[in-house]
Amino acid sequence: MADLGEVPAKPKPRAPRGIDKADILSSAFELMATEGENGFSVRKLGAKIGIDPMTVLHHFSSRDALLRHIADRSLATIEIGPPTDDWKSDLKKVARAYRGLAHRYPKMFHLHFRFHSTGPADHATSEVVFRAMLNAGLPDRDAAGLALSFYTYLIGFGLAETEGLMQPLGPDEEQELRALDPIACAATQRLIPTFKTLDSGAAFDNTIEAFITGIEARVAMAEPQTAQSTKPSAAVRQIRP
Amino acid sequence: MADLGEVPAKPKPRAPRGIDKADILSSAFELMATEGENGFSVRKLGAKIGIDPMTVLHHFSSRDALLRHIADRSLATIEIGPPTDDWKSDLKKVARAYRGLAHRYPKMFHLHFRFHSTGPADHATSEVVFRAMLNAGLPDRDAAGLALSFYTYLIGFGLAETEGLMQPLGPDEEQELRALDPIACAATQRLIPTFKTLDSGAAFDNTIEAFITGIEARVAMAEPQTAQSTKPSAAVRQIRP
DNA sequence: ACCAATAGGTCTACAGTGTAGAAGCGTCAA
DNA sequence: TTGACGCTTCTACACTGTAGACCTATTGGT
Repeated sequence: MADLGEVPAKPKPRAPRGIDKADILSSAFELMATEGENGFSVRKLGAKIGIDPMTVLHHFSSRDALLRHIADRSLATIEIGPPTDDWKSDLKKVARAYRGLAHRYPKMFHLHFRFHSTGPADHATSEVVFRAMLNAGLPDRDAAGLALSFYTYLIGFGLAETEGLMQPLGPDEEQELRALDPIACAATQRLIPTFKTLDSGAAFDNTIEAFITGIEARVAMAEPQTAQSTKPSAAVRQIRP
Repeated sequence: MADLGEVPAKPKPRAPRGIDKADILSSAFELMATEGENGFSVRKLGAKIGIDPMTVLHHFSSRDALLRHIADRSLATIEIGPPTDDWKSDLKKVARAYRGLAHRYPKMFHLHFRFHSTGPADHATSEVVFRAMLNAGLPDRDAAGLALSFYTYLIGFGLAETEGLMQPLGPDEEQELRALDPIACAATQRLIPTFKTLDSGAAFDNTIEAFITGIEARVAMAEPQTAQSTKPSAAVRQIRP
């Protein structure tokens, strides 16, 4: 019964012609969202949607290219409005959006580090940040660097949260900290109770707040002649003179 | 000539007993530093030092455990002194150290996101940050959160630099930006020349500076009764009351 | 001196992975 | 009808991490 090997092994009813990139991408996105990168493989994906793995690679030239598209798609889910005159709230808006993105898709957020500048959604978001920095009154040089640095923080924080670096202290880690030299690591041990109830959202907000304050101070320092704050609408109009 | 198969295929002169974990780790570190994670495998490592791949796994229980040790070792190369009374320069010192680490070992810096709190070197460093935050005059709650957030930024920025996110704009990317809608992405396009000569070091320094200024402002806000800056030495003594 | 235990090193094998290259098949244009 | 082309599948290759059995040199106990 085991060896009636003649059977052509059922030629696997060829998938209907209409398999579209979009369908594959959707399934891939779903698989990635639930399984994470380690649990993701083109073979699993093929099995999930009932097509040959190589079909996937025919539409997306490589696994990496597919991951890039997945990152794209996740970025497209963030919806921040157009830039406003209020650069501070614009920065906060973008910050919230990125943190939300990390929480929504924790298993794939790290892709934004690997594939930077993935597509149009990216540009729409970064435009808001760039404009905010210019509107704050920073010279181009500083604006560009601080904007990218701001981005870096957003992605880094999101990654830290999703990778567990920002989680409240667990019992094992507490043990480890308590075992440290109480003199050399006095501050560490003093903060143990605080780590146990760490509010990462507050940490995030406070950091953004501090950063914004720092930028304000920098601008004020650079323009000592005008004690008053610069008028943001003027700065907006100043773009592309 | 091809088929004198009787030969016992030379039983591969068993490696001397003295293969130590430290030697394996050193080679692993080297391999990781030069090849990066993608080019790293226990089989390659085994081949490199002339031992069976499984010997590696006998000393380090898994590939991941080995990577953790590698991360440990790289962290151990940062050498910041003990905390001082000057919390601002302490923070800058740690920041410099981490950026230096990223530059020194760009192919393995990302491990610090995967394996947080890898060992004693880690604690020595974070103690400096925690103490700095407390010395700044922040309440424990804020100090803990802002310290971790600060860390997050350091690792995130290092990763961004090593992954190319902070590189000066290349010709292809410039093309992509120039193709954008000049009205919707006015700020982006205005900053193009600046991106081409981006000074990531300045961006880093400026961000740290802004962050520190923001923390100062926060502390000053919380203690409006004393217009003068708090005496740091008092704050240091205040630890562990 | 012997024997047994043990720890270090190796071998084999298994279940995966990404993907190149060829082959099969359906549809459309000439 | 013929040809071409494009989507799908098959097969195969070179890898990967690692479990489990095996082999052997050293060590400790008697």
